[in-house]
Amino acid sequence: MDPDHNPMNSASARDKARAGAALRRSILFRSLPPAAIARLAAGSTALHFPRGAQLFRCGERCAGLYTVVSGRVANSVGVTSGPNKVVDLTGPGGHVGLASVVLGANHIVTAEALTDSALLLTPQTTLFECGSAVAELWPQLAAALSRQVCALVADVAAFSLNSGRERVAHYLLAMTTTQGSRQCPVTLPAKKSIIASRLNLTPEYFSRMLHELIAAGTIAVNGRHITVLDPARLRVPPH
Amino acid sequence: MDPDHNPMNSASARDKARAGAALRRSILFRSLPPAAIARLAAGSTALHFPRGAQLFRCGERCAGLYTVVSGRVANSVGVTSGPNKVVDLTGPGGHVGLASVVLGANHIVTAEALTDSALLLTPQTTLFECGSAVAELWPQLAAALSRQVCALVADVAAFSLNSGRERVAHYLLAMTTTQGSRQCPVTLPAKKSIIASRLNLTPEYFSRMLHELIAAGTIAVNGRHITVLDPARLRVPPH
DNA sequence: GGCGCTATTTGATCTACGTCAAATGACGCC
DNA sequence: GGCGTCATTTGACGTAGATCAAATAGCGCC
Repeated sequence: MDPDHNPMNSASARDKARAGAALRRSILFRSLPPAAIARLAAGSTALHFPRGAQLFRCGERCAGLYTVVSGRVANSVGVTSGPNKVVDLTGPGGHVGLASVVLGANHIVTAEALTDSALLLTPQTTLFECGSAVAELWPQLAAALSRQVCALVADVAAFSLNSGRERVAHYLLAMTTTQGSRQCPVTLPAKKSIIASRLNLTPEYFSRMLHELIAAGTIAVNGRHITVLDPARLRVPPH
Repeated sequence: MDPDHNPMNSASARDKARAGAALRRSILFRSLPPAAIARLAAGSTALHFPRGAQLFRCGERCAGLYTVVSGRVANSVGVTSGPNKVVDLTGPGGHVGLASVVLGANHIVTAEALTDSALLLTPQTTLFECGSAVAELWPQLAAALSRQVCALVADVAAFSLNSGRERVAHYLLAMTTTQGSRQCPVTLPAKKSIIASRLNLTPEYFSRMLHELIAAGTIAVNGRHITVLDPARLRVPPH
């Protein structure tokens, strides 16, 4: 498989070092001691998925925890093939399949690479062994899951309490505060139809809301790049 | 405070025993060793809330983890006082505020007792100390949070993918499999307007859906008691 | 630069569900 | 047993957002 047959050959050692570096940059593991990272890296395998490939499908056995090294992954629910309703978008440093690994249960969402993506797959056994050895790991897992619960509750709240226009406005506002500095254009993390699904809107209606905001002079849109001209106006209800 | 001033008086010892028994019946702690339960019980305080009282409000500091001993608690999001959008209903053995204690963050929902309720409050420090001492605790916390994530994802999926009628049907179906044996009437865990909110419907529309199912001969309703006459028909789409 | 593909937009129309208002029923309390 | 309060139902009507269909715009590729 590897041209160099030495088990401690430089290529695989380099791979593990790379894996460790990626894990050290991930949300879940960044605060762990180096020894724990090395142990996780040793048990993980690097994977690459081309754009459009599915990491796994809803109902399948969970192979482990995925850490996004580069690229972008969409988690969606609903019927087979092609993102149906996008629940979550994960970028570099994020994780996919956490709840399923912890429970050792089958996947509850389908994950698809939106762009060519490099990932690390850490099997449950590696994760759990590391959890027994390193006191900090389980609290980190619990914290990450808690954040996910908060995010989902916020989503449910938004879907039931806010109008489509409000959800779009809030999403853009959240993007300007996370991504990039003030007044420079932010970039949507995926094509508009994916964002629309994430916000529980049809592409058509999302487009209309965007153009309504453009007409009001609140934002400017150039393809996937959006400039927020008047953050204050985004915060208030329709009118 | 207590008529008997002996610190190891029988009344408080009895209280702690009662607390331990309640914790042993809870989802989160039932599999823990007795010593861990005793330690948690020792650090917990029993609380009683009358019907309608709020345990806490969205945004407030998190006092700890609540375990429902008896009664029923609704978690809701949205504006102040009076359940706005009910996210979750918790009964005996369930827990409230888990994600917030784990993160040490403010509450993201408002919790209200729907009936007179007995609860145990376990402060974060007690929980974390027990977590350091008992290896099984953190995995249990993570598992409970993972289940919550799964439930919320299922909710989001239902809200975006299913019609109101389907959500009602699915809810009734889920109740018959959890609660009680086949063909005997199941009881709604709260008044209909609360269930409606839980399902993202107005009370009016929920009522209409119920009566549509009655008209189709699929269910029979007597106040809060519902008999599923034809489970097969509940599973299929409107027609 | 033209071609074929997919993404986005625009317009017209439809409908599931919400809103408002009033009637009815259920239940505890004097 | 009557009465006040609150929960549920019923009816009439309004609308946010979906759907369908067709036009347009990007964009990679030969």
